[in-house]
Amino acid sequence: MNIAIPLEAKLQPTQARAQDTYELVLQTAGEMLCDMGFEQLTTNAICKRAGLTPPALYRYFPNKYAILKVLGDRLMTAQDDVVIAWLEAGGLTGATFEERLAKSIANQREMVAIAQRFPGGVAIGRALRAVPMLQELRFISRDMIADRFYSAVRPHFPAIPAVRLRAAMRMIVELGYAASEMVVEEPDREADIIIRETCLLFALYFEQLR
Amino acid sequence: MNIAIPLEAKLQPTQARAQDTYELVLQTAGEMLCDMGFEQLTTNAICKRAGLTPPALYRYFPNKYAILKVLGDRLMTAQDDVVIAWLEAGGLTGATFEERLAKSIANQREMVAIAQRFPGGVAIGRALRAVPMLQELRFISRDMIADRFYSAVRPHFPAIPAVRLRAAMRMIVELGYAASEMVVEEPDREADIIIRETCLLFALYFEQLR
DNA sequence: TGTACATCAGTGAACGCGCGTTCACTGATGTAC
DNA sequence: TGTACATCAGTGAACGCGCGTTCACTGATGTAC
Repeated sequence: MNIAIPLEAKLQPTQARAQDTYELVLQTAGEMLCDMGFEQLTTNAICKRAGLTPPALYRYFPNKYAILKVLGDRLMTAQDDVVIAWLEAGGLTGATFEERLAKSIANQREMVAIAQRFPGGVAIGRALRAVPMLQELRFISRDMIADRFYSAVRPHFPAIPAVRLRAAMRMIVELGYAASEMVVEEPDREADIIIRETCLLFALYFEQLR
Repeated sequence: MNIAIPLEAKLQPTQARAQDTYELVLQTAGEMLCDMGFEQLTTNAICKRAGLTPPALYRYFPNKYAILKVLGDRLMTAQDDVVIAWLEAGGLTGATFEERLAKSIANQREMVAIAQRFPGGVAIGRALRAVPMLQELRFISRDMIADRFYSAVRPHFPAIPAVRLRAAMRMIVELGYAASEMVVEEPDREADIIIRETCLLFALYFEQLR
C-alpha cells in the first residue's frame, strides 16, 4: 500500500560543472543529515545551504528520496566492496579459531569505520531501515552479501541443508549490520567489547556448523 | 544538535468520553501507520480518519511524535513485560542445552507475535529506530532488559568481568530485537528458520560463557 | 582559429497545497446545595 | 431530587508558513564548418 515515489535521477550531469553541482547536493545533504534527521531534511533547505536554487537540484533529483537513495547506495556499496574483498581474501577461513575470530573482528571494525567516516552515515543508516523504498535497497544489498557468504561456506558445511544455510547466512549478515549500527549509534559505549563479543558470537556459531 | 520537540501529553483525559477520544487517536494512528510510513503520517490526516477536528487531538497530543511516543511505549512495554516474566520464570536456565534453546525459541516467537499483533507494529518499530527522540526510549527499554539479563546470568558466569558481561547482554538483547524485526519485516522468508538459528546462535554463546 | 549555433546548466521569482496550530465558541458532564 | 454553575470535551473555521515544484529566462559550454 506504499505510494510509489519516483527515485530515478532525472538527468545525469554531463559537463564538469554539472557534475560538481550533483556532488555538491549529495555532500550538502550528507552534512545536513548529521545535524537533523532525514525527516526534517527538505530540498529547499539543501539548496539554501549549498548556495543553489531549487531548479538546479530538481534538474538531477526529483525529490529528497532520490538523494537519500544515492547516498544509501554509496554507503552500502562502500561497505559491500570491503566485505566482498574480505570474503574473497578468505575472511571466513583460517587455521585456528583464534585466527578466524581475529579476521572477523577486523572486518567488523572496518564496517563501523566506514559508516563513521561517511558524512551523515548514521542518519543514512537509519533511513535505510525506516524508509520503505530504501529498505528494499538494503534488503537487496544484504541478500547479495548473504549469497556470497553462502557460496563461501557451502563447501565447508556439506551436511547442512541449503535452505537452512542460506537463511542462516542472511541472519548472520543482518545481525552483523545491526551490531555495527549499534556501535555507530552509541560509539562511546564499549564499542570494542561489543564488536569483539559480536564476532565471538558469530565465530562460535560457525564452529558449531562444522 | 537535535531540536527538542515536546512530547509530553498536554492533558490527561479525565472523563470517559475523553478517554475514548484519546484511544481513538492512538488506534487510528496505529492503523494509518500500517498503510503509510510514519513520515507521511500527519495530525490532520489522523483527525480526518478518526472523525475528529484538530483541536480535539491537540488537546491531548502536542504533535505526531507524542502519539508515536505513546504507541512506541505501549509496544515496548508489551514486549518488555513478556520478556521479564519469561526471565523470572527462569527463561535463561534449563537442565539441558536443548531445553534452554527451546525456551529461547518460544520467547523469540512471542516477541515476533506481539509486534505482528500490534496495529502498525512494523512502522512503530521502524520509528523507534529512526526518530532520534524515540530512539532514546528504545535504548532505555533495551538497557533495562539488558540489566535484567545481566542480573539473571551474573551468578552463573562468575569468571566473566562485569563490564564484559554487561556489554554482552546489551548486545544479545539488541540483536534479539534486530532478529525479531527482521522476521516481522519479511514474514514470508523462512521466519521459523531465522528464529531457530538466532536462538541457536545465542544459546551457543551462553554455552561458551560457562 | 574564429564564428555561429545548439545544447547544457543554473537563476529569479513565484505558485498552490497542505501541514501544524489556534481562536472563539457550543455542547456535555459533573457537582454543590 | 432538582437546579445552577463550573469545568471538561469537542467543533467550525481559519491562519501563516514553508514545502515541493515550475515557468520563463540568462549565462556557460561544446561543436560544426
